[in-house]
Amino acid sequence: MDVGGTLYALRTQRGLSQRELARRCGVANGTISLIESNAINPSVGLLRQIVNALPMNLSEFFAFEHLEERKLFYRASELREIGGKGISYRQIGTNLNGRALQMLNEVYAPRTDTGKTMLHHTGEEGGVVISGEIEVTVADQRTILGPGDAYYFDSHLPHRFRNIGQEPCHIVSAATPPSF
Amino acid sequence: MDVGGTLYALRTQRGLSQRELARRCGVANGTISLIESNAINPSVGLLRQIVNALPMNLSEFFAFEHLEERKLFYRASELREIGGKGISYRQIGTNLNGRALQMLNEVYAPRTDTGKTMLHHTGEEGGVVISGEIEVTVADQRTILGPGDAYYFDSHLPHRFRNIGQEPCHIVSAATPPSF
DNA sequence: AACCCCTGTTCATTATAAAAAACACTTCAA
DNA sequence: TTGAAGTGTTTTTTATAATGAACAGGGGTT
Repeated sequence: MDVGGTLYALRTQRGLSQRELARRCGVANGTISLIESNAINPSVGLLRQIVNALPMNLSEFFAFEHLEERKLFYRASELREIGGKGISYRQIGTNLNGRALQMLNEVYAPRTDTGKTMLHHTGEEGGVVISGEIEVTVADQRTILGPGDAYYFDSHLPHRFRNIGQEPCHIVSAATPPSF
Repeated sequence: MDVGGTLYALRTQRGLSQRELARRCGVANGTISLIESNAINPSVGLLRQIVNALPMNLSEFFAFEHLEERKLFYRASELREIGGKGISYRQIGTNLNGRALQMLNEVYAPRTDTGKTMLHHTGEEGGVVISGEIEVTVADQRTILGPGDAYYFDSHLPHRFRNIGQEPCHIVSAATPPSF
């Protein structure tokens, strides 16, 4: 169900960059990127070429994919990074297709912000601040949350998170259904 | 190395026609044909869709592919039919990629013929007539072979096989390297 | 024979994958 | 601070997969 996530997990497990893997299997690095983000549906021949460079065969690759689907426990290093630009979102599980829940281990670097244009999507979300402080705006309400504080709201409401402090802010959050 | 042959083996093993399989997985029947003849390199998603209808998962599919590569023994029903039009060529092994030899169990129906335009390709070939009679033409030589008789020639020479009798003609042949 | 239903193959069109290059960003060293 | 080398992403073009329809043959009925 998730060729991209599986490839990502296996590649990073081996400490390879997309370009390094691309070089080893003779595939364009952009193609690896597109496959990992599930933006394209690679051919069997191409996937075989890539997977062989891990090195691994296709049977093992798809067996691993099934293992991932039934995975229960995750080491800190296995959480999938889906953030960027000073905001780290480390997701529990690489493939959330068909799952009800998306859990994130979030770290906002000082002075980072989810953006002036408010976020909104279907579902509900909640979280607990572990350390640091975060300014949370939801619709017409705004507050600053510190360690132990929490939030919970309908994701339809426009929302924004901003770390206006000097320390990184660490939050553990959950959303249903997964939104990206 | 041989997605097409593997799919063919699994499909026929289950007694399914290409169209029946196509119907079950929602894929065009022509696509199944092209995949089995290795004329196209299917996407992972499409192969998954097809393989699931067997039913089977991709890990099992590719594990089977590896088994096939190491297969030593073949039941009569497992020989792959690559002939047509009254001439049956039943090949030993579905995937001859990288193999040195192509062995065929051939049956020429009465009045069948490899064609007026002579065959020629690289390699050498030989065979033994098991039953029936066959007219064999190689370059400027022609003869009729019966049970126990045999032939061996360089495949570059133009050649033609013709069953001019009333009975089916059964031949066991070998060619190196495999030519199709 | 004429028809129907099945088989697998082939072709023209459309959709999409793959490559190559440009892009945006980070890190490190000069 | 500037440049070089690394990261992953995105875009444009080209190649190719996938579809749907047409094709050609096989087997059985009427």
